[in-house]
Amino acid sequence: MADEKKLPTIKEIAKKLNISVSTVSRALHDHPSIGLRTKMRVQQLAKELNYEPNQIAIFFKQGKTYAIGVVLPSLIEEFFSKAISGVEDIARQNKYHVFIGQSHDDEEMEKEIVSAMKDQHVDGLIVSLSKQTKNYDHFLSLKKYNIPVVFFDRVPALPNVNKVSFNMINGTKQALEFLIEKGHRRIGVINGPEEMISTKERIEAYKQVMIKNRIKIDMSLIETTDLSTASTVTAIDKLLHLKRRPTAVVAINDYVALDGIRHAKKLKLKLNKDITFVSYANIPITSYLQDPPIASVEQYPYKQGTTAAKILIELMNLQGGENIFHDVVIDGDLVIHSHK
Amino acid sequence: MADEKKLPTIKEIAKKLNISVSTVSRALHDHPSIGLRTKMRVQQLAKELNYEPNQIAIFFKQGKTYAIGVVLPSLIEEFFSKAISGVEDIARQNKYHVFIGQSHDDEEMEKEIVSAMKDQHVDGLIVSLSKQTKNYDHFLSLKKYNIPVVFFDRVPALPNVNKVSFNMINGTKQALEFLIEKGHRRIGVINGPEEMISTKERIEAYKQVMIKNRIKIDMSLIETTDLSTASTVTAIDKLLHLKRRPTAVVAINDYVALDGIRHAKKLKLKLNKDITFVSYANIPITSYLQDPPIASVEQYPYKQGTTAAKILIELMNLQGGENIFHDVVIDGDLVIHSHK
DNA sequence: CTGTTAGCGCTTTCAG
DNA sequence: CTGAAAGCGCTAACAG
Repeated sequence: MADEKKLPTIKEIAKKLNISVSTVSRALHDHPSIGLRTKMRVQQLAKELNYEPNQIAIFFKQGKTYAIGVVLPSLIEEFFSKAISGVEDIARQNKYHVFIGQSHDDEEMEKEIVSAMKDQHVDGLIVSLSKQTKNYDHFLSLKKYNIPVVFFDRVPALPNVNKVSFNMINGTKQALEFLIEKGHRRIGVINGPEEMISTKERIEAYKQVMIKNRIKIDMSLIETTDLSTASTVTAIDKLLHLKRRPTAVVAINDYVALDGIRHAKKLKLKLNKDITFVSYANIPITSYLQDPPIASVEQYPYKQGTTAAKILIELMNLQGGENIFHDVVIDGDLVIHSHK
Repeated sequence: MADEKKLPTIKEIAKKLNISVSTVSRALHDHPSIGLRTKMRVQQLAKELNYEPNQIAIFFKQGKTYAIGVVLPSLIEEFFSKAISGVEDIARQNKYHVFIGQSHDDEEMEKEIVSAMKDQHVDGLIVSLSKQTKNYDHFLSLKKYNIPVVFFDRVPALPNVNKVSFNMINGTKQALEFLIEKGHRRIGVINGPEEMISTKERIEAYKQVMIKNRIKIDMSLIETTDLSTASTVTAIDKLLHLKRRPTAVVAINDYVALDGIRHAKKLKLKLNKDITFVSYANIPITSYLQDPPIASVEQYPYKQGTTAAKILIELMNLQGGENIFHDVVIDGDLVIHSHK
């Protein structure tokens, strides 16, 4: 079928009405200097022809796409999909569209995505770093293109970047205080990869709380995992085989906690008696779990998303010369699931 | 800082080298008819200046964006995020980028997203319908713009559309046969909203299997849920209070099954003894669950994604006149989690 | 092998 | 109030 008609353009409207394209353009935009009569005629005909402006042409002309890119490790983690919803909501309110790219925690992928987004001329970028990323050049070089970047959650260890980060220290302190209040004195930690800032922050918080509560700091209680089950099992196994076993463990996230819990059970430890788990929230269906952690630190992903988006939009609305960097910190809160 | 320099264009390269823009353009594209010497000079200078083609200009010029849009109900469901990974992988192989939009099962949102994507001039669309969507005009009208659409999983009840759908009948039959083989005779179904094709298909499968196994069909064993916990509880409660209670239930998805399981336990029924659950897979962490369904129908989201993407890419490569519609059906398989 | 030129659709000065 | 024309960056048909 000959449905291959070209889309109508202002040029055609102009021709049909025997007026100039500029008049049409202005009429379509309700420009004040256009006579009511012509304006009506134009808008009328535009409607009849189903005219719709060619956005690409407009982007091209204006050098702006009204699109923002979001780069993050994985959509499958609830934390990130909630964060995206936050970004989307703010974006929509401001007439921006959202591009999403998953790095799958691979630095190369991340570079590719950023480059693709730059090619698509997104007006700005919101990023949560891949676990692997050591080098930030692909982000820093965006300055050249006047594409502002706001990081969230997994932010780079750099000054002079815009970021929304989660205050691990605060949440971790709450978690530890909660455990101490329940009488725990030997508290283990399953921490994340060393590159992540949050890993250091947890240690920092740990030390502070222990000192405050006059508990001797024992670094052998702190293990790390690369987040894989195997690595987590190794870590928890070490902890549980210490001469003086911890009675509680703070795990870097729910999945890690679950792996830890499972392994503890395998070792015939009684949950919430021999060993108690607390973690950082990122699991959707805790309520259906057999042995969930008894408490977790809520990290407010939606809020992180909206906050990052608001900052980005502010930046995009700037001329682009300012050298002020936003550094927002979101506090966590301990959510207690069970008082067993 | 005066970092506000404009990006280099072929025009500048041309001027600096005292050659024409077309030569530059051709040299940059390794056009055969350009002298090696000039080609080198151009490419050399381009590198020095950090020249990068303005994609937007190219899109504009070529009327093609190399972007495909994906519209789906929610990213948070693992089913969809896996499907997206499938789409992304195929897209990347074919040099396409992926736009994602979440309808949150709202028809209005869906319309907005589609319209936004059309404005962004995506070259094609992959869609899984919102639960609410009754009217498909916003998709059908895309034909005018030569934007092909491929639906997957939640596909419209229309002829002449491209779709990748899941064969509910097949998977459901397997699930029912599995239960019958285990000796169940009264098998309940918690089905989905009536608008969804899959709902009808489950009933169809149910009837077929019952007839084949000479079991009397009892429609009171079939309840529906809108997928909310409340609605599911109502449904399962009805089933479990039937005069002759079912000994097994097939639930439309894992979440529904979990709600059902919980309610059954509340009613003091012994799981896998008084009542057995089977469902359709969509939960990430079944292995940590206390009482998972004993089997679920795998729906191969990744494969649905790749399949839809492949079809779309084929369609986009066509001139656009063909009236052949792709209708691929993916078969499910029952995955048995436990033999209790 | 290379240059000239038109043009994609739109906005926006600058002139009437 | 309206029109003419330039130009965004790039490609490609046409002409040498």
